[in-house]
Amino acid sequence: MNSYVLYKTYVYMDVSDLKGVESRGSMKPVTANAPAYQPLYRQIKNLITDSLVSGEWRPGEPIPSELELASRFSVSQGTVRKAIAELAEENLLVRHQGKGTFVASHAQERSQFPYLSIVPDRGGLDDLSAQLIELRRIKLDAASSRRLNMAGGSSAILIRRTLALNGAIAIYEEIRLPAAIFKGLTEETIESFHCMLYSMYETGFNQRILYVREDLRAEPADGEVAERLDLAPGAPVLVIDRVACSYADRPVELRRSYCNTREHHYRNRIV
Amino acid sequence: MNSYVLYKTYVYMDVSDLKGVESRGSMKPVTANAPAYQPLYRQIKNLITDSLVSGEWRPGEPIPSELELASRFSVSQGTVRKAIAELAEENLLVRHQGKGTFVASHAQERSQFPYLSIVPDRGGLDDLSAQLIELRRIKLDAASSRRLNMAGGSSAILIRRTLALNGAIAIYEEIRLPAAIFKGLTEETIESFHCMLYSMYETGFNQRILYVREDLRAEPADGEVAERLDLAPGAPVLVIDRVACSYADRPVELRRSYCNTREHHYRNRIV
DNA sequence: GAGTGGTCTAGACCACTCA
DNA sequence: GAGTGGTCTAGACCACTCA
Repeated sequence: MNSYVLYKTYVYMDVSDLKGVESRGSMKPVTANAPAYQPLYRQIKNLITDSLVSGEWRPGEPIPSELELASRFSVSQGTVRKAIAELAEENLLVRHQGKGTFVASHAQERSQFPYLSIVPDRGGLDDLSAQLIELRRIKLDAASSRRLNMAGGSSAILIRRTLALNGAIAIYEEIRLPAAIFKGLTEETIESFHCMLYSMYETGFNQRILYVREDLRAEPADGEVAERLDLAPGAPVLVIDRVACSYADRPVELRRSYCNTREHHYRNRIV
Repeated sequence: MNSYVLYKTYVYMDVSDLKGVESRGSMKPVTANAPAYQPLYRQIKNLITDSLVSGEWRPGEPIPSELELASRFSVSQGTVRKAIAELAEENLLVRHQGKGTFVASHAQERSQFPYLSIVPDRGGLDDLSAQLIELRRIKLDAASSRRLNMAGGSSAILIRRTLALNGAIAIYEEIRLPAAIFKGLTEETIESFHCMLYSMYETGFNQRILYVREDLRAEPADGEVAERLDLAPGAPVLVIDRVACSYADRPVELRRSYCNTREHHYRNRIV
C-alpha cells in the first residue's frame, strides 16, 4: 500500500495530538512540505487515482468495496462514496449496484464507438470498419511535438487509414503516436483489435483515453484526401484535429480526420 | 405552495399508517395513479424544477435555503442537498457558499458567450459584436416545424445577422423562433440586449436555454453566405445547425450558422 | 454574530447480484 | 444469505458572506 498522510482538519482532536502542528481547521497546510489543504474526500480521490495510474487495479477489474476502502483510509463510507462519485463522474470508474465498482474500460462501454461524433444523416450507425493504409515510423514536426508535450523531432508512429460507416467510406485519417509510449506497435496489433484503437491503447499500452479535444474546420479537399473520400478536388471537407488525453491530462495521440459530410454530419451536444 | 405527496418507501412506518397502501418498499407506485417509484431526492428535485418552470423563483434570484426547503418538504437537509446538487450539475441552479443557492442565469455567467464554440485560431476571443440584417415574420417549412415540435406552417420570427469576432466578421446566421413564444419581439428588443440573445430569451420571454444540439457539415458557400463572409463562391464554409432547448427538453430556437474557418475554428471537448 | 452552503461521521435500511 | 452499492437521517462542525 502507498504511504500517505491525510489531513483531517475537521476531526475532533485533543490538543495533545497536535504537537508540532502549526495550524488547525485553517486553510494552511499542516506542515511546510504538505500539499495545500483539500477536503478529505478529495485526498481519498487522489489516492484512488494514484492506484489507477499505477495500474494497481486494471481497466475492467473491480476496486475494493466502499467499506473496505473506508477501513483502509480510516474514513467513513460516505467520504469514500463522495470520492468515488467524482471519479465515476469523470469516467475513471463505473459503479454497479450489487456488484461493485470497476475501473472504466473502453472494452466494456455502453457506447460502441467512443468519441466518434460522425453519424449518418439518416438512420443509426450500425457498422464501422477500418481499412489500414500504412503504419510507419516518422519524426514529429515542431507543432505536433509541442501538442504532445514532446521535444521537437521526437520519433513517432504514423497510422493512416480510412473508416467506412455502414459500408461507405466517409473518413480518412492520420494518427500520430509517441514511439516512446507505443513501443512495438505493429499492423498486426491493430488488426487484432479490429478498429478499436482506444481499446488497444488501454489493453496493450496501459494508456486509457479519458477525453479528447477537437478543433474543426471546413477546408477544400486536396489530392489524396479527395481521392480517398471520392470527392472532387477543392470540394469542402470537414477537418477534425484531435488531441486525446490520458490520466493527468497527458496527451497521447494526435489525430487528423477528414470527413465527407455529404451524407454524414458531426453531432454535438453542449452542456 | 404546490400540493404534492412524497413517497417515502424507506421511512420507518407503523403498519397502521399504511391503510389502503398496496405496497411498501417495492418499486411499485403507492397508488394506481401515482408516478413510478423514485428516490425521495429525485421527487424533491422535481418539485424544485416545477417551481423553476412556473417562475416562482426567477433567473438570478436566490431560492430558499437548504434548511428551509428541508423543513418545507419534511426531509433531511442531506436529501435536499442531493436534489440541489443534481440541479446545479444540470446548470439549473448555482450554489455560492455563504450566500445561498440561485437560479442560474445567462446574465451572470462565468462564460461571457454561452454556447459559442467558434474561437480565433490564435489568441482569445475578447470582443463579440452582432450586426442585425433583418427581423421578419415567416411561415415555417415542414422540416423546421418538426424540429420545433410545431404544426407545419406555424408562424415564426426569422432573424438574420452577422457576428464579428475581435472585429472581423466570421459568422452569418439565420435564427428561427416560434412566434407563439416570442410575441412582440422587435429589433429594438434585440438591440437593447446587444448580441446576448439567450439573456433576452430568459429575461424577456422566460425561456432559459439549458443546452443545445448541433449538427456540423462542411459545405460550399453560396451567394449571400459567400458575400457576407467575404468568401469566393464555392469556398468551404462550416455550417452549424443548432436546436436550443429549454426546460423539459422543449426546443425554442433553430439556428443555422455559416462560419468562415480560415482564421477561426470550432472548439469542442468530448467527455 | 447570524445565516448560508460544505464536509464528515455513524448508523439504519433498501435494491440488486450472485452463489 | 452474504456482499455490493444506493438512499436517508441526525447531528456536529468548518468556510464563507454580510451586516
